[in-house]
Amino acid sequence: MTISKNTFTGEYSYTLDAKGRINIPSKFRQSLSKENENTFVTTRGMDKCIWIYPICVWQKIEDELKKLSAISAVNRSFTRNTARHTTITPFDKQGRILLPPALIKYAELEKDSIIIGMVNKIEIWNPKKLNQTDKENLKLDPDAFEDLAEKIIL
Amino acid sequence: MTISKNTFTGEYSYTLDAKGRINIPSKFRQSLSKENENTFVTTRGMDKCIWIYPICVWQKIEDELKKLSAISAVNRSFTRNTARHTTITPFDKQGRILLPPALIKYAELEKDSIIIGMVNKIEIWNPKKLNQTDKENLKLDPDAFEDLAEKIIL
DNA sequence: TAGAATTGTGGGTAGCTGTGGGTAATATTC
DNA sequence: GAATATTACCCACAGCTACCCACAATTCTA
Repeated sequence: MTISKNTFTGEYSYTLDAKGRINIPSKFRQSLSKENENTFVTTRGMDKCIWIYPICVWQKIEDELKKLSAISAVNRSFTRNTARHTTITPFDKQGRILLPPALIKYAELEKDSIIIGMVNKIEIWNPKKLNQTDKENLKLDPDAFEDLAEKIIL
Repeated sequence: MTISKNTFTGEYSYTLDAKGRINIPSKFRQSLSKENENTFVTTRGMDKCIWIYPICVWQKIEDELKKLSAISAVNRSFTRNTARHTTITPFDKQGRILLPPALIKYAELEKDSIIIGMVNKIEIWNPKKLNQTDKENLKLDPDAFEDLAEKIIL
């Protein structure tokens, strides 16, 4: 068994600089497989955060989107809102990616940011928004969590 | 018959050093199967302690998490809460792993620590917290223990 | 029982990582 | 086409981490 590539875990505190650049934790960069050529895909998260995918993972998602029938208005809306905010972003020699201003605005990022490994993707948060979301999530159905926990955690 | 791999039992007293490193008992390391590549996974315990898994155990959890669609808010929240406290940590030539500061803080670890083999995982405790938890657990429902007795024969 | 090997603990250091800033090339505006 | 803004790329550097070595204590072995 080799440790799986393109898989991210852990929580890190990083700073978004004046130019809109943010460092991707070295561990995450090392986890990237070579085929990704030092490049990530940034897009809107479904929560108030930015989602970052390795390109090869993103490509699979694109394939799924292609399969959705365009007859359904829901599908069209979902595809549009997913695709329109997506940008391909290589990282520089220091390991930073440049975040598009629209995404920074959407996630309301300020200087101090939290980066979370979400297994197949990475999230970037404003710590205040993350806190807020954590609290709101307490209201989600506890039974659903129980079911998941029983299925997944050993 | 040899005792099964990736199985841990016993209680040990070890020291967490100034750099946040702690030794994993040699017996536990020897019990690790080769596929784990000298690597453990650290995460938050459900009690005030740190849980350590062989990486192959975590990989099963990881695979399950990868199957969850991020369209569901419950799935997102569950994945986040599972992944954010989890770090993959190989051990050095001396057999020590580096504990993430956030976990040390969570478990309130100080210099002297207790390491407990919990069959499929390892726990690291601050001895004071362990004592406290032991006492609290005396109050647990005796009927629940009776139920357990029906499932597991000692 | 003496020697050898292993184990747990501490510490030093080279190289890497995260952060800020500069500059030249490119694009945009008037 | 000149002036200005934007972008891509480069360098600097402090702080940290991964890796190495040292050594005492313990366990193993012949």
